[in-house]
Amino acid sequence: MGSPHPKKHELVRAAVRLFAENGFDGTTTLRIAKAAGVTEPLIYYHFSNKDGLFTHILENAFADYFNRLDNLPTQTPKVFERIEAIIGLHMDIAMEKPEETYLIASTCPARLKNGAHVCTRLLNEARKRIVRYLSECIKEGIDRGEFAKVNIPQTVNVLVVLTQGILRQYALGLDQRRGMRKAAVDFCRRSLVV
Amino acid sequence: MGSPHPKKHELVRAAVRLFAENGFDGTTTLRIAKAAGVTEPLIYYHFSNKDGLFTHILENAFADYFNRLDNLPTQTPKVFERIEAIIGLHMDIAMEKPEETYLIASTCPARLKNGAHVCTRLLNEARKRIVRYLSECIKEGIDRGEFAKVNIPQTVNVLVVLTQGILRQYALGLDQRRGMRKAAVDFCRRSLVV
Amino acid sequence: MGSPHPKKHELVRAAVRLFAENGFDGTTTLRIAKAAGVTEPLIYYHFSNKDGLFTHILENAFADYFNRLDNLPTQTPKVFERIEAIIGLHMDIAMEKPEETYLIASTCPARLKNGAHVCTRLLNEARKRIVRYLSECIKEGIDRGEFAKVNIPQTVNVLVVLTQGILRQYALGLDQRRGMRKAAVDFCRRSLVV
Amino acid sequence: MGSPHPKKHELVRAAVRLFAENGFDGTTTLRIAKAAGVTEPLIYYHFSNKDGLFTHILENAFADYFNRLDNLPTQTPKVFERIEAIIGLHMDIAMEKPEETYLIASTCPARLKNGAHVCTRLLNEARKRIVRYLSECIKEGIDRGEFAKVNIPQTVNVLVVLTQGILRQYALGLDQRRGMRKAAVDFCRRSLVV
DNA sequence: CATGAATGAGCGTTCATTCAT
DNA sequence: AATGAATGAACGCTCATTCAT
Repeated sequence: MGSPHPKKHELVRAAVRLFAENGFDGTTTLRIAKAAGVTEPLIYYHFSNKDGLFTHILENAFADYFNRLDNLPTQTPKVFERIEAIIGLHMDIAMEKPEETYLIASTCPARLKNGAHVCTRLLNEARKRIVRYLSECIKEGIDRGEFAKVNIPQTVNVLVVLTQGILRQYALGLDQRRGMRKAAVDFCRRSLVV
Repeated sequence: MGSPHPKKHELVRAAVRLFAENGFDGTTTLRIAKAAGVTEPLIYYHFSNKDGLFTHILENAFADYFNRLDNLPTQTPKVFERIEAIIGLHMDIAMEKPEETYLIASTCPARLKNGAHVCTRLLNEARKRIVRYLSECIKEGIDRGEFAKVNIPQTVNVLVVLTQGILRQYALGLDQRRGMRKAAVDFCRRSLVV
Repeated sequence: MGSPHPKKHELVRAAVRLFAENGFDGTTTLRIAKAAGVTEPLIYYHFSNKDGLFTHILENAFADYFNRLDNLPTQTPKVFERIEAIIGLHMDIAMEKPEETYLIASTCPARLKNGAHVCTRLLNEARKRIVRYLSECIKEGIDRGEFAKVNIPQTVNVLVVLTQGILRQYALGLDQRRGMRKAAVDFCRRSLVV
Repeated sequence: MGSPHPKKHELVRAAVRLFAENGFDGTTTLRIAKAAGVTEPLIYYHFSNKDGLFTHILENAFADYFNRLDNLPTQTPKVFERIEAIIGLHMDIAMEKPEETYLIASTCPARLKNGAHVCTRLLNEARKRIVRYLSECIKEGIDRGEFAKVNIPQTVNVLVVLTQGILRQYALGLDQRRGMRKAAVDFCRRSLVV
């Protein structure tokens, strides 16, 4: 029993790696095909075009991401555990799917001015879910007296920057990642928990 | 008396804008020339090639950045003021030179796997200076009893992520920036200051 | 009992229409297959290749044309009736098989420099038969004293141009066709009949 | 003193010949460039694209054609001389510019279903002028008592078919052209002049 | 009889770059 | 300082065709 479309799968694997390493415009369809051990036209047999292949990859990566975001805990003894969870989630993803994460971190920024682009659409969707989750967490933490009485939207904003910054840092491998999880969690705990 | 090379300046201005909007690979020399009101060969008269023009722009932008980083205060009544200063510096840059900042945020990530690239070199240099500055701040803050006794390198790491994340957020215009400065500063103060 | 090769027939029907509308080079095998509701390889099952399909269509169309040409009347009270007959034959064909006629009128001209091409071969064959028929008509018309004493080969030449020009005009739908038949017949009658 | 754009001119010359011989779709830009002794990109330097080159050629050819049509005599002792003139004009063009004429005869038919195409536009324009000229001729011929009392629009129609058929015949070199002029003129004279 | 998967060859087009002027 | 003309290399993509099933 093999995978149903072995060559298609090879194409996607090669494309993820090359797009991540060289960006969308910096990756040619010929290089993708060669790296996958197939010929160029096969890309167009399985996908509408180069953009279609890119979109396919991105949507697959985000589908998993969205799924995980939706399954974050909403009932925990301590509210801060949920903050820990969402920070940890981002680190997990960066370690489990380094290439997809790198791909998003490296190719999407250049597309954000194009509001209709997949990158923009998916990143906005992700941000919306993160903001919703964090807002509820912080509100509940304050209500319960577990968190300091901070300005909710602004603090959420800072946490989003931190969360996504960590993802980028991990993906781009910008520096030592050892202890990053604990450091981030501690930093936030000291800032939030009374 | 006007600028010495008016057309060269036009070229750089056009290139900054176009590189920022469409990325390096997404910007053609022809479009740059047209936007600058000159012809393509002039690019090669003033710069070695397309890469040289890009490098010129990046180095100019970073020269100013480095200069500001080097002039951050090292003596302040409260150490936390220095943390405020470096956070503020990044926001100031993003507002004063939005196109250069956007350019860096959007085109550099796709080049970071190439260790020899200007982007990589300059970003690493910037990070080194930020890390050095923050390390000394936090060390002094702890020594003076102003900051909690945190793990220095790890906390610096978190602060770098936060600082650069804010820069990106501002540049890419990802969301409302109102109150961001205060929110970030407050978040850090609560986490650091005892 | 239905047709023996229903899908083959569908292929031919689709090909006739598409070749007529878009020319040979402007029609892809994929579009033919899709229009016929089958897949591309079936074309190669039923025909040697794209050229073979085209040739098949052309030969079929011409077989009917040749047949009609061979059955033109050779004994009529008035010789001019035969001229009327051949003019009428061309108009009938253009109306009965508009797509085949259009196909020939639109795709063959671009192939006539290639003496070995089916188009050239079939068109030459048709012209030969028309010339033979008309030559005999005019000769007999003159002998009988029904026609003016015109130069036979040259007059035949003019009639061929007229006959085929009418076919083209009808097929390409270049203008109003109402009254064309009568006009052409009258024009010729006045010119030929004493 | 040479031509202002020698290589551009070579491109056009090569394109006229190749388009005429192989049709638009059957001619590749590479073959045009090679036949002109230049490289492919030069086509795109001088013209917008392959279509632009084709259009340029067609418009040039028709400009001359229109010019000649507009300069046909409108005052002649005998009206039939004007019929002779327009028949002769078409034969002259076919002999002076055989390649342009062949090009039009071979590539345009396949485009006539596309009402917006240059071919359609120019051919319709030409036909309009021919119809206008012939209509006036025949009307005047009848009024003067020089021509038989024929139905004007229908007779014009037949003459258009004949005129353009002759052009095609000449261009495509379909048969012996010797005596064609005299034959056509005689045929028409007998049919029209009382 | 019919298809899904795959390919070699080639196409129209663009790009960064050069060179004579 | 600046340009018009030109090119080598490559790119995204399509096409007719094949082959195992």
